[in-house]
Amino acid sequence: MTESPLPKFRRRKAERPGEIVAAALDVFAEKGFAAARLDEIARRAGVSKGALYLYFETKEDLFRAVVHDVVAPKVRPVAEGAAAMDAPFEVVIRAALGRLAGLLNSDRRVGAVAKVVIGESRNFPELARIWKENVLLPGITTMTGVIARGQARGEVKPGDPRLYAFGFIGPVLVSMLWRETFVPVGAEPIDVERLVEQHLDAVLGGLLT
Amino acid sequence: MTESPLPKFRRRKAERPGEIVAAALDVFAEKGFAAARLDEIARRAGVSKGALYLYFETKEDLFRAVVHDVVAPKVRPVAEGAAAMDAPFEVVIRAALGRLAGLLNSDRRVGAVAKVVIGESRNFPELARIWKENVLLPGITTMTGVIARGQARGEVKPGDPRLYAFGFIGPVLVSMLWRETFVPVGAEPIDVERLVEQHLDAVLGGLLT
DNA sequence: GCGTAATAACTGACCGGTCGGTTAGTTACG
DNA sequence: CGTAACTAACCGACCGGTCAGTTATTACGC
Repeated sequence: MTESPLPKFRRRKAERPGEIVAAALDVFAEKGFAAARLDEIARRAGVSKGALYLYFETKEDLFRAVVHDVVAPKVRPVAEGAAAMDAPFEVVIRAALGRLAGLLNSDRRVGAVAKVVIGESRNFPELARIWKENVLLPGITTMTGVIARGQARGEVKPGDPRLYAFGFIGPVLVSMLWRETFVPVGAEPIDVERLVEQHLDAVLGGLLT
Repeated sequence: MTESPLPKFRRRKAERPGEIVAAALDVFAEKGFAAARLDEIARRAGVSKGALYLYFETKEDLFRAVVHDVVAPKVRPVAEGAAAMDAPFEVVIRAALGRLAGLLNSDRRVGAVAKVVIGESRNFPELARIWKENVLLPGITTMTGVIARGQARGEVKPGDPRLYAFGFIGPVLVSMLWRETFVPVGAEPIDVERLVEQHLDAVLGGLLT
């Protein structure tokens, strides 16, 4: 017999954090925060539970890394891309909501983690804070700016831009919550693309000057 | 010494279930489903944990009673009241959304339990089923009927009434989630009444024929 | 090159505390 | 008294976090 060529583990300091964060995103999206098991995250990342604590202080710290390193980089470009467009308001807002719907369709884990934040923020306020700072405020601020710019150009009726922003994105978010929460127990699915189109036709018909 | 005149407990078979359900609503609204402790529900209801199991089979069974006996009776009249109105569509929809906003403002536990359902449905699908059947389907069905009636009367543009329903209630629900989730960690509050007014002005301006 | 000592990445068993649900026994009350 | 409402102690399973020990890898002496 030659020596056993099968090491029990490898030392891969550089790759571990990314792999752990990726596994954590999957498990948090599937189970929520409290119900996510660190043993399972470790198993999926191919390490032992103890190794998690070499790279992250606590479970909340790991969640912060998930939002900061993976979720936020997916969401931010949606709003920023719209803000950077130099086009009539109607074109910009249609692009923005279309991209948002596309993102929520292409990676269901984003919506799933949003659900987690909503559902567990009372027991873990830190989750709400993390989400607010990394995802929500950048998105809302940019969106509000786009609407205000439309008003300054005389394209959009007067009114609180922030409330208009809720009017635009509310139905999209609710349709995502519907899909994640009630479709699995038999509710009729919603066609988000059509919802966005019909909603914008309705709102813009009344909102544009 | 005479005999101790202070009984350790009273036998109150008729009142117990209602008191337990009321306590359970409070605790579920505060902590969520998984994190709600049966000991605490029992304590607030003035009984021992064992007594809970004289009236309810499991924790999920208790949650079902909360939704069926307390939450649904608060929500159903909102939609049904609107459906029963014989008035122009604009009046009916304004009344419906106004009452919904009023309900969510007057008893925050309703919104809090909705959050619980959203956040924990993946781990406890039964919660979603209970909410869907007791709250959601009655509400959506009635709402869709109101919109379809408006279309039949020629007051509302053509289009899928169900998608319009999401367009109407989406912003209200999102503002409730915002209040429950992010205002406690420092986000700017929203004036729901104004949101409803401004949103309806915008949508109806484009939606009415 | 080649053994070997030093280092740190990593493992896995373990602990204290928690909680849904059970049940043996106690008490109110007709 | 009889009985059923009620209590309180209990159980088994679970899990975040810890840490003593193991092993891959590197540094170094020769």
